[in-house]
Amino acid sequence: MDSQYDPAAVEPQWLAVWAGLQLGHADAGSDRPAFSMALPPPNITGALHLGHALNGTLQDTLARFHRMRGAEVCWVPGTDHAAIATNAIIERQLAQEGTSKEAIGREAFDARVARWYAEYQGVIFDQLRRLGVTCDWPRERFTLDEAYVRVIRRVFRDLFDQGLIYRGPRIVNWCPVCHSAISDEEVEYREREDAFYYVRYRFADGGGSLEVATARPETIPADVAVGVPPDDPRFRDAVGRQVIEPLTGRVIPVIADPLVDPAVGTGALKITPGHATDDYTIGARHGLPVLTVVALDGTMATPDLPRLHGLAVPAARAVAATLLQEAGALVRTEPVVHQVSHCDRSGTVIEPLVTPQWWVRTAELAAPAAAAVRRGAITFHPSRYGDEYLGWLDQLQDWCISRQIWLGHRIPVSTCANQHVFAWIEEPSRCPSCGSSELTSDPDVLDTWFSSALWPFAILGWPEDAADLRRFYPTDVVSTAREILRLWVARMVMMGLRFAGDVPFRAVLVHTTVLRPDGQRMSKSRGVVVDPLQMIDRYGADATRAWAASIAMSGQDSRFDERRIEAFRRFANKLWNMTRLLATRLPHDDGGRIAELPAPTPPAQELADRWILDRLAATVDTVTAALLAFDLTLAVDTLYDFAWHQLADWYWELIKGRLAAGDPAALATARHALLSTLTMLHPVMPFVTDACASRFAGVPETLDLAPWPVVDATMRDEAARETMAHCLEVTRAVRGTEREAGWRHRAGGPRPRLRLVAGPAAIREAPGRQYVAEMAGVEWVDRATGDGAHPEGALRIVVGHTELALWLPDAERGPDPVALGRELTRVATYVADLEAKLASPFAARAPADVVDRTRTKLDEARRRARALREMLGE
RNA sequence: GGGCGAAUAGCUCAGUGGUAGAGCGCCUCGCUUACACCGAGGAUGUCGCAGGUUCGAGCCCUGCUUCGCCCA
Repeated sequence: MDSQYDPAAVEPQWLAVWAGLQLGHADAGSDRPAFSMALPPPNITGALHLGHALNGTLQDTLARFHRMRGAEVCWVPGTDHAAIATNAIIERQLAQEGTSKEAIGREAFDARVARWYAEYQGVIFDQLRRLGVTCDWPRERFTLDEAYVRVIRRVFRDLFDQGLIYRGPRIVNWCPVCHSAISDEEVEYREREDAFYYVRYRFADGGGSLEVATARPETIPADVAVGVPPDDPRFRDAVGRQVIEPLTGRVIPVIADPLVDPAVGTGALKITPGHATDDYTIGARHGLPVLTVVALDGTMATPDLPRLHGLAVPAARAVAATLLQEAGALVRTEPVVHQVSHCDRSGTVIEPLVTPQWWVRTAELAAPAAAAVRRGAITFHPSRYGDEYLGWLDQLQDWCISRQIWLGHRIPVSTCANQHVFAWIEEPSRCPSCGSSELTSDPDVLDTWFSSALWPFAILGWPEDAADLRRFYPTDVVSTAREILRLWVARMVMMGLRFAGDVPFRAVLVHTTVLRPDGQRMSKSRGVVVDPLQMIDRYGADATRAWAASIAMSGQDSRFDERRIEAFRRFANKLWNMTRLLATRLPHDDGGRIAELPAPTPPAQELADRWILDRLAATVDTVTAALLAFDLTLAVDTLYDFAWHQLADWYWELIKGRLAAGDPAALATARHALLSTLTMLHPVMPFVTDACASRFAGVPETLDLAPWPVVDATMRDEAARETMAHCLEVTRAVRGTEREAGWRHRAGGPRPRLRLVAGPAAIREAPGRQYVAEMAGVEWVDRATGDGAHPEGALRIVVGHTELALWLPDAERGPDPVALGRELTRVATYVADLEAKLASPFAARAPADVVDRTRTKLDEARRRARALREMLGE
């Protein structure tokens, strides 16, 4: 074994082993309990980023953990065609080449798309593989696969036939660049500084005018009313009268509606149902017409106003202001900062437009989806996201599912010559109602989230009565990012309940979002994404995974800090070298592997063994419970601490002598403790743990096939824990005192002498006495009677009830008075605090054990203070 | 405007009622035959601010400040 762990040399070999063993393969026919997950299908819009790596790690950790606990784990991978995003990418490419999709035609466009998918699907899966995830690759799905298309059409047809899908003109979020409607959830509000135009609308009957504030004067020709708040004294006389729209001179009514905010602008709002969402609502309420002056391409369609006609909206706004000024209707403008809706794909300002679209009636779907969470059929982690989900379902609007782009699933609807409209699974050649063969199919495609919503049951074989579906649905966990809770998670629940007859998953994990080191969000457009492969190349897949796991379920954000990945690279190296130590001490079999030894059978004889087995048992307990509760942070922290700060720092040192002497108990215990640790770390750090464990005989080909450690009650040993804890504390105190006195250990040099003045059996007797001598590098100089006499000229050490005298070989070496004084101040303050506490109502009111503990602490602190004073000669 | 989250060591973060922890960084030492991707020791915190509950608050409650996210 090399003295350093080299991830790059080790990882490919284990990827091959796992692939050969088909670790990810799920057998629907096995009789093990099922554990299943659907990988949130990444969009094929490019390579994966750290967030994907984090999510992959989180799921793979759970998959491996449950497999080791005996579950039949089914984890289905796949990708999403991400219609709008990919469409935009391809169109942008075409534009850069000086052409367009219209110029090259459908067929060539489709070919470009297919080429894109083929390339990036490969990239994405390669990235996930390098991370070591154990998906069931042969079950891989793509949302454009033929079978998937049939599922989508089946769901669409059922919803259509049940009257839950309808087509109709409504106001939608129109993106002039994508040239498509987008759903409410794809709109992003950004703060913008614009002008607020105060415009005068004269009353048609001649008596005065109303002042209206608007950020969109160019849409004035589409005004159909002026709205004011109901019962507002400022406008009481205006309601019911008519005003003249100042650009084209049309006469429109003044209406009162509660949606008008009295605090915005003048309190009066121009009502433009064709170009504003709220106005559309108000217009519908008052039976007002819808006028349109902005076309689908974002330019003005106002033949009656030639100076505006054909202009893009921003330009038209300035011209409209000029026109108003010329008409004497512009009172003033003032700057305003407001939230403006943008398309989250293209970044364009959304143009609310009334167009015919397909809609899902959500009320009937949302109610059961909310009920499922309320009755606990689905739990959210962290739980607050459940509230967010419920709040959203509560005020859910109908869902616009049609998109006016080329890429995606066609809306499976045709209309015949006799205007029969019907949905289909296989596109028919005749109308099922009248037999007409003159059919027109719908030109739109489906919202990508419509297909994503079906993911958990579509990938398991629905609508057939598939074995996978029966065995692995509902899935156990979906792990996802915060921002697609609505877009994806809620819709999966709605669809799953409706079509698969049960919730799609029992738990929703919302993982941390990785931020840039400066706290900004990572964004591809700003070119600051970190490539997970770069981290894997630099630190190894295990370090990358351990970092991801350690933050995955912590706060809502986490700043990216490469130093934390680096720390786990060191940890991998530590594991490697712990294995190396045993490899050089333990006997080997013929194949050069560390020979098999029976696991230690508690109770062990040696204190150190009893202690480490106790610590191991506690670790197994904590880690198992943490992983079952999705607390990866605690699991990783606990294992890190145990492996490094208990096993390596203390136990390995304690038993070095016994290992060299071939002590069977030490060999067996060390082997057992290390293998147990590697086993528990395997779900998080699969490569290095397998690389280490494979050095041992009697271990499965991969730890993934090893059983998860279980706690044996006989391993718990409170006495050993307390005794060892005291020995370690004494050791640390002796080392600390030596250093503070300025004394240094030298190889082969003289050793300090230590005399026990007073102390408990733990330190008075073997083996505690020997442990301290070895670990602190000192020699005892008495018979350990602890007669309580304080020798002159020695350094005094007080730890709990143990008092020691220490002589350093260099007689000149005395205590450092500065350090002692500092320590004395600290201890004296502590003593005073405890005395005050015990003199307060605390003594009477606090639980007896807490008071007792405090008295003990005070007693110990006083001893320490006395020792310090004596050394200072006070 | 409403909701949610965060504020703890120089930095990145753990810590859900009983003398504050980790990793990195910093300072002193040590190439002691597993590991210098190491080991030993050390310094560093009015736990955002102000009240309250409690014998006792980083932790629970209220208000405030700053930052971030979501929604309107």
